[in-house]
Amino acid sequence: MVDVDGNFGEFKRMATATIYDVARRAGLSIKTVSRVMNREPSVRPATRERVLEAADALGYQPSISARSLAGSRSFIILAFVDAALTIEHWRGARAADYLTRVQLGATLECRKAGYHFMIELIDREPASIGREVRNILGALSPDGVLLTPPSCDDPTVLALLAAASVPFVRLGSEAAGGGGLRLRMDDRGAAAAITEHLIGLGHKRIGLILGEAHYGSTQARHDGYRDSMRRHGLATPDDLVRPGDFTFQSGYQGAVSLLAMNDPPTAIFAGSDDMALGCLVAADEAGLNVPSDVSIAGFDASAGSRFSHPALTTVGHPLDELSALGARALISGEVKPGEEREIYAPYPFELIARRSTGPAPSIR
Amino acid sequence: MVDVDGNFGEFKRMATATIYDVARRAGLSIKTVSRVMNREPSVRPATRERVLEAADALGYQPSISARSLAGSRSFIILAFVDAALTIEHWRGARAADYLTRVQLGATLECRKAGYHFMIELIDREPASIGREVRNILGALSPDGVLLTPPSCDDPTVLALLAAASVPFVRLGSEAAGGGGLRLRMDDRGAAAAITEHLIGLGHKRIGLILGEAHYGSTQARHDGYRDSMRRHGLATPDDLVRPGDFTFQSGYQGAVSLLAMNDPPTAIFAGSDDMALGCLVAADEAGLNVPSDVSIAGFDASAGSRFSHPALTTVGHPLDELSALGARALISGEVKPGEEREIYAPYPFELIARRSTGPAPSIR
DNA sequence: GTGAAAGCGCTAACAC
DNA sequence: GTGTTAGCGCTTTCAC
Repeated sequence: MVDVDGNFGEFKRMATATIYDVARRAGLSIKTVSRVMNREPSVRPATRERVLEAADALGYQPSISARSLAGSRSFIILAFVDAALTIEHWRGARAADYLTRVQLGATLECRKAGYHFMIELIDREPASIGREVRNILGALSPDGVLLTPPSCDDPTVLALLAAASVPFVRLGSEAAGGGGLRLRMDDRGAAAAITEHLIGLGHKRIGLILGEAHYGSTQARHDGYRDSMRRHGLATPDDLVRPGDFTFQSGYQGAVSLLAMNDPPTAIFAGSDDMALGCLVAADEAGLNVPSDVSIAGFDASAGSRFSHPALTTVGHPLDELSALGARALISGEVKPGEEREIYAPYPFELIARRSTGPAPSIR
Repeated sequence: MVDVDGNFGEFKRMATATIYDVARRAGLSIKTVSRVMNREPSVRPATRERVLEAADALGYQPSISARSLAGSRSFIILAFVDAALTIEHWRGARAADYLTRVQLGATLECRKAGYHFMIELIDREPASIGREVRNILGALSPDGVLLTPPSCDDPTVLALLAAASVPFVRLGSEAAGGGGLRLRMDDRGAAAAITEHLIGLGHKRIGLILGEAHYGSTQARHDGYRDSMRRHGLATPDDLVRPGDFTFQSGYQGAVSLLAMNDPPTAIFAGSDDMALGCLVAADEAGLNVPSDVSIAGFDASAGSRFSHPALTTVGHPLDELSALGARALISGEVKPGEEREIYAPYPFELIARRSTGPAPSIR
């Protein structure tokens, strides 16, 4: 099917073609070949054609190592993610959604541009994080780094990246200062919109289950919830707000404790769809019907939210788009290393009202 | 917190230390430093100590590009995954589990050994797959490649890998021939065990929902199901076996069609937990109780299977362990490039009986 | 046990 | 518009 010399058995290493092979075959210098491969303008069309032909015939592909060593680009974009958090999420697939979507957006964008995307786990310990980041940067010399919470706000990481002159994008960071391009959605506004939706349905006691405390978005969603409640003169006593960590289990536990109250809320807003899915199960176990007894709303518009029973009211989080945007910015060189100014890129959000929310029981 | 020269503003590129810097500081030649970094034996302990000290003081990390260019190792392990399939799975997170677990095992193993793991998407088209694989190999020159279905059985991919002399591991391949190290679980035996479990509960009409046809494991699980049914003299008419693709949706559809039969099965064995989750919803919508009206069993022991309602009877798939094993074999050099012989590594499986399966209705 | 020199495949700076 | 030369930071080969 494909012409590869060497059948198994008498095995021979197929030497990969180098820039010299292409130059020889085209009857040109290696510099010209280099120019063509890098799409530099000053090459006559006919010459370019000859080079392309030779390269194609030889199946030539510039070596990333050589380019990276000689030049300024490595064609590698990295994502720094928290090791413990990521391993935990990967193990319990329920909350793996976040990184998966980051990976989706960045991988496709890199692939389009001939770049390669790679995930690097880094420990949270202040003692080791510096050495780790330095090692990774030294070993891979990436052209750009995508940072996710909580690493996106780690001063050591930010300082090392700046010192190494590596451009970076901070996904979901709420903390100004520290440089880089900050990309995030309007979590506060979106949370307010969800709360508003519930209030519009007649709910007055609305419970909130928070996400992982390390994420800036958790605070922002909390703020959005309070904004909206206050606007309508509704109370937000502390026992209506429960801790969580974005996982199904934490959502389940939060809902169990909320529904066990003497005066339980008639609606629960969970800071992630995974947690909302946990709420659904807790409500079911408590013998409560969703939405006639209690309304449940999530956050993220994850794939699972469409298939739950009932389908979840939620708000879309364009994480893959943000990630793609970030990768593109890194590749295009639009994010300057050591850039001082912060670019805040809000993104429109979309409220998706589905079956899991309905009129408050009292006015039914 | 960390000493990085250059505050923002008057920005200065922090030059990364090279092997020369270390050699100079230690008062030795670069060759000696190289020997220490590569753990070569012939270095006096005292000398080794001096090098290590200097390297540490300078925060020195050998450049992967330079090592890869000069030597024979690149410290990079790649996974080739089908582009269309992966993008689809990443989009609809319900079936993203497979790659996530491969990533978990391989990433951790590579990290331990100072290697880097990277996912490369490749198209399934015969026309482009050759060029793509060749380009990736030429650009990255990985030390080893992990292959997942369906790429693990693509003759073009296998031939190119062999020709380029890159060692590879085939995850979940049922097809002998083609070289490399083949790693998979005993899908056939596991499927037979699940079927056996259902038969033991008194079920006689047992429906099967198949996985993605491109996966060798799908055929193997189908075989295991038939093995067990035949052994007990039970019929397996074609309409008891429905197509699927590992996703929640396809499981839902399969169950809907199965339960709508004139003589519906009293138990359904789904080829993946995600599909079994879909079956649960379909049963619920049909007004059927699980397990008293119909039993549902899955496959994979995914994280979600523990939290469903009721919890799923399933069989564990040590995908992350297989992936880790594969990565380790690649790193250690235990998998020789161009190796002719196949190593078949079965793995013990574990049947996890939970609440979603129970006695057949007739004998209750 | 240690070191000097060559060269991996490419880009950068500067010719022409 | 195109070619020449000198490295990039390492490993390799071969001396010592």
